[in-house]
Amino acid sequence: MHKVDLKELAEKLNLSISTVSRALRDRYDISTRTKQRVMALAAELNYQPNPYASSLRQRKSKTIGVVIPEIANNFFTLAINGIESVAQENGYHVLIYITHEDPEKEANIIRHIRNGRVDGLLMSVSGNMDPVRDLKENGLPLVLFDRVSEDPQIPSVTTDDYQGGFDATSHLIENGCRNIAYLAVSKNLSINHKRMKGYQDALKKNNIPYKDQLVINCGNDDAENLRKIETLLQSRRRPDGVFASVEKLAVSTYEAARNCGLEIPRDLKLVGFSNMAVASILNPSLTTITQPAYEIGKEAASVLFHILEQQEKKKNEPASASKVFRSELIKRDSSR
Amino acid sequence: MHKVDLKELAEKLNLSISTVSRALRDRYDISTRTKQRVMALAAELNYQPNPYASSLRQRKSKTIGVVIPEIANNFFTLAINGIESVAQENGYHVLIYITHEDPEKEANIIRHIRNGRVDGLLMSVSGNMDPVRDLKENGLPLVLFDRVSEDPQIPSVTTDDYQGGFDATSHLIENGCRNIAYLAVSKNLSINHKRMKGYQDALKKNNIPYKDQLVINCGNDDAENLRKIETLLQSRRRPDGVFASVEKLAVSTYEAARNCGLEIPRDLKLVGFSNMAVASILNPSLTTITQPAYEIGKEAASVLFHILEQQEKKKNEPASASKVFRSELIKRDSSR
DNA sequence: CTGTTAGCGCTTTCAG
DNA sequence: CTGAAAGCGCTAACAG
Repeated sequence: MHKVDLKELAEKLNLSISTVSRALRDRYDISTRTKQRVMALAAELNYQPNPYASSLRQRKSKTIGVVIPEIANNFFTLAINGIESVAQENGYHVLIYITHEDPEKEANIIRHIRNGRVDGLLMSVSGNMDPVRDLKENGLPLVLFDRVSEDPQIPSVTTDDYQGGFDATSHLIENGCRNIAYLAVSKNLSINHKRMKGYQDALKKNNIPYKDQLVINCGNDDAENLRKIETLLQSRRRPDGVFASVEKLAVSTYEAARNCGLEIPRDLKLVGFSNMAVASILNPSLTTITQPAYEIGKEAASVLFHILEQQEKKKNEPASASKVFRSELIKRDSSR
Repeated sequence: MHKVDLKELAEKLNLSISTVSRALRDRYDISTRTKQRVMALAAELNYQPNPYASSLRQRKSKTIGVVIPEIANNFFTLAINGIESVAQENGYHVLIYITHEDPEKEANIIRHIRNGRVDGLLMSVSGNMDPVRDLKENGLPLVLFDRVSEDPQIPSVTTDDYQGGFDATSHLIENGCRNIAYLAVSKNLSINHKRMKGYQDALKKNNIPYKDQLVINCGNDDAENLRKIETLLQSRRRPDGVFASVEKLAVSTYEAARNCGLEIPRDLKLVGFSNMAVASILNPSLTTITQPAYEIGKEAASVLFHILEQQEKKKNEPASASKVFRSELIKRDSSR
């Protein structure tokens, strides 16, 4: 099928290309009558501007990139939803990149994206921050969400991970737990530090000694994680409460408990970070710390678009605000 | 930060722009020595080609689009995962568009995408097929997945929805149900027709009369769906089995059952299409019809890239094969 | 209010 | 093996 371009419109209308171009973009210096004629023909011939030509010329792509560690995860899924809705409102397109928690892949993606393909980037970092900082220095507008840098230079949107960890642990303590395990995600993630600090402080506040053996460092290997948790649950001094720092570890704990013949919450209390909207429907005994994922996505995207606008106006204020959302403790087991 | 382009490389190397360009793309007609020099400097200066310039020139974008009705759904999430992995392998970028089940939004997206922004499109259709057919006629390579057209002209990748519906219903019958309800998604979707046909045929094969009252037409309004299901479960002749044609309806049935004081599977058996990997961990009583979502995504993307390759070679064979995957019945409640 | 002209950065003939 | 030149489709001075 044949593609219409400005040239064709111009010829058919006996106008110059630039007049047509301006008319289509509704510029002030074109007569109403001409605008109407141009618009009409454009609609009739179903003219669609070539995005690459205008991106090349204007040096902007009307596209943002989203880099996330995984997508089969309810937090990121909801966040993308929020991001996409804001992007659509602003007439932007969304490129998705998944790192599969692989720092090398992440670095690759970052390298390949420094070429103007996107006007801005939203990231939830899985690996090293160095390439990310490079990006930033490259001048690409960047907003981190969820998994952020400790570095205050880069605007970021998160939940209050410390508070979430504190709330989760406090909830277990209130329900009688005294021997609470913490299941950690990939050790050097900031979310892990903060959630763990919340855990530790809640223990301290309640005069419960912190024990190293109760912190289980989990990783990317789900089978391995499951084994570690089973070992924990089978040990002579098994915990009476578990705080899972991420969704999949909460699920694994469920599985491990069943494999060990334990029932939640009868034998073992569990609270975990999770954004499975349906989780508590499927299993009313679940208690979760739920992040406002959709809102976080929306907010992160909004911040990015704000930066892009600022930049448009050449107002070069760094604009490095960080926003923190409160996560919510959702209990369903209180009735039992 | 300053951006390096071919011109800069050329000047620094005392070569012409075109030589540099060819060297970088490892063309046969450039001396090894020159190639090395060029590559070295490019790496040193961290040269990244401008994708819009080359897209404009070559009339292809190395980008595919994915249009889906929603993303907070495990089927699509997993499918995207599969799509993205194949895309990355092929050096393609992935643009995501979410229609939120809104046919108007879908039509908009389709209109705005006819401009060369993507080299090909993967779609799971929520609305009318007409704009989709237009696209196809426009010459944009297109592969449908999951929600496809009845139209055999367009290559598509699906699960065997008929068989899934048949299996689900048969499973309920085998477990003693005689009064089985079917919860339908948006009436005019092909997946709905096929799943329902499987339901009807399974009933017929077992000499169970089909009853219109047992088919509940659900829509986009979750609260409304929940009410409809509750009404069903409270009616004098309430069903002893429910087949939910999509994930969210299965979840709603759970919720409705609880609200009505019914226990699954004691008072009511339930089978639903679902791709929640964790569902059966959270609730071992769940029985689901599970689609190989990740594989479907990969396959759909592979078919698309195949078409793109064919096209490259100017072999204009229409290549309209359709692939159908078998979905799997996963029972956990057999032990009870 | 409209047209002419000069690129954006890259690829690709066509000549040497 | 390398260079010069044209042009992808669009936008943005600059002139009138």
